[in-house]
Amino acid sequence: MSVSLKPSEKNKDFFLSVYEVVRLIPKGRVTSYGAIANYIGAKNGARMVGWAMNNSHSQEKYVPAHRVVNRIGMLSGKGHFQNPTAMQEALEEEGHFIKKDQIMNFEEVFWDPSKELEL
DNA sequence: CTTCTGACTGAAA
DNA sequence: GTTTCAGCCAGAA
Repeated sequence: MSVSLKPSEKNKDFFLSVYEVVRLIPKGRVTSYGAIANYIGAKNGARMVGWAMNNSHSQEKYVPAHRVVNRIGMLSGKGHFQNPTAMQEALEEEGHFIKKDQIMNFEEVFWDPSKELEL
């Protein structure tokens, strides 16, 4: 295990918030790192969301990271899954159609927590 | 301490 | 229209 570092206590809340929002993503919907970051308050912390996803493996509870993609709907994080195809298969199983690591009709399935999920 | 990298994004060329 | 650059925060070497 190379990456065995956990988030600092200070950022722990940020990480947990990310996981919480990700779990709230309805089935058949997806969101972007920036949308989550914006909802939490770190609108410029999209990369931190990605970092949180990397730590999601350390979480006891499962985090549907496959529902989180970049702003264009590309499976940028597929390489971090158990298998490079796990993310695509998981999405297809939820009714999505992926083409070349990119979600078709992404705008239709996009789920913005700051809009769909009220404060 | 300095430097680089990254599951990103927005703007500029 | 595509491609490149810079900004952003946190962690690793």
